[in-house]
Amino acid sequence: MVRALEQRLAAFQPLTPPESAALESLGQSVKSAAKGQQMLAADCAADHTIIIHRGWGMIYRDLTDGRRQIMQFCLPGDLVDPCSLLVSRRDFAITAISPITYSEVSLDDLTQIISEHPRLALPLLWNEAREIYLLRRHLLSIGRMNAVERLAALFLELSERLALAGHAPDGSFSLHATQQMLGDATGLSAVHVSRTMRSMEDEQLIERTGRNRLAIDRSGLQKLIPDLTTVPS
Amino acid sequence: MVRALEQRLAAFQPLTPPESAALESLGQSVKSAAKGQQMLAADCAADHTIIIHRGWGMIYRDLTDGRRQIMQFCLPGDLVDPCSLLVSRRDFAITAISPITYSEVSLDDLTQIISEHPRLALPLLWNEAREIYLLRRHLLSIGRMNAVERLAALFLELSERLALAGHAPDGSFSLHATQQMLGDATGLSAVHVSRTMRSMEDEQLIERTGRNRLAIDRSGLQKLIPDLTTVPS
DNA sequence: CGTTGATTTGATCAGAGTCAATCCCGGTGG
DNA sequence: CCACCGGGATTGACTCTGATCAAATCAACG
Repeated sequence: MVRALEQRLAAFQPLTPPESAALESLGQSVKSAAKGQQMLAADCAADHTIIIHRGWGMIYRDLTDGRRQIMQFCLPGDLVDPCSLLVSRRDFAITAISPITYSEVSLDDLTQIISEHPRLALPLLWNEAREIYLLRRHLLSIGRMNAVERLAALFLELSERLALAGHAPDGSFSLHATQQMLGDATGLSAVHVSRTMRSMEDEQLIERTGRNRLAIDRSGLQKLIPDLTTVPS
Repeated sequence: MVRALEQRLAAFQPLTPPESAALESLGQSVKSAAKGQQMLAADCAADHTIIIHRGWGMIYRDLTDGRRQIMQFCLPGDLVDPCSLLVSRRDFAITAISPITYSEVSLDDLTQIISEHPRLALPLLWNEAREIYLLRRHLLSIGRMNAVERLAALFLELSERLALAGHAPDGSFSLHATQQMLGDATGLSAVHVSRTMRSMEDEQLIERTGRNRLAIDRSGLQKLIPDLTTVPS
């Protein structure tokens, strides 16, 4: 079930049935992981990456003194940085932050699929460009924005990406991340995330509607950070 | 003159003479830019990217209120994010921060060279993986490190990258970035960069030796940030 | 020399971190 | 059905890193 990924790549370039079938074959063996379970470990040989089918994961790096930086959240349809397979050691880890289903993809799988369907190379590279786009956007957010703006940028990003994957068409989605994780992603402390979200709620920019569901006021948040562009395609 | 880029790609995978020649052809027309001159503008069609031959550039994004985030410094031998050519609009700009020579590369140039020399695809993708590695490292630095650690990480990164390009074999290099730029890269104010560098100098971690030359104590800086890995190959 | 941009320094301020106590809520077991 | 448990969220009090503002110095260059 790589439907989500297919859909995303097709948005860049329509896929022929054989191409779709080839992509399908990447998602043959579906694995699942419980919340909190590590799917890829850091500092080990990078022989495969993953495709997310359902649920959320996080790409992060832990420091020995306990600090942690979340580089990005992985959402359904994400194919995680295939280029990283060309570097000997992986410098990040991936852990499920909700119950999740995913598939593992090796470099061989990818080279084979591209040699058989060369036209798939471009959409896959486009996927990579998108990942870099997200990293740069994240960098801008952490480097030059204050707490409210960082959270606004993150919520907007998640909402846009989920919408592109067919979830959260309105601005409402379930946020599978604790405030600690939001802090580790935005470079804030968990306490400050709590305070900031409270004040955002007071100003009607976001609303918590039961069981970790979050509803955001898209245009309100965008007004806070007018310079941010939207996630590609 | 794409010698620097060739050398880097060859480190990943030895190149045959025709492959080298093909790369050479990318660097046919050499352009030059003065310090401060913009080479690529933001928010316009992304129809080409650049290869740096000599000098330094910076990839950055300006906000309308004057804030600026430098995503990375471009050093000799860098081929800037070719994947970004697959996204319609460029969300970053590139400006020379020293006198610079470079070449422009279009998507057509790249697809042609790869179709003629398919074996070059992998080194080029590896180049992309390296760029992502640097972005993630930068993210970790800005998100979870304090001022000294951020500057230490930046100086080490620059020194390593220059060393790989054949410059700065000892820890000494000329730093073509003002303190304002160092601040815009690390998410600090220029004033705080000044203070922090002063204290690092007091502790013999760095030394300023005339005309924007910087000598760093590699092992001393690494001790500050033991978790950071070194730049790939 | 004078001009201009960069760096340095001091004084003050504020945003965010830390520590610790408390609260809330869903899940569990009696 | 209810008391208890535990992880996450909240709140308050206080601290501290780094931002801001402004003045002074420095250095290169015409």
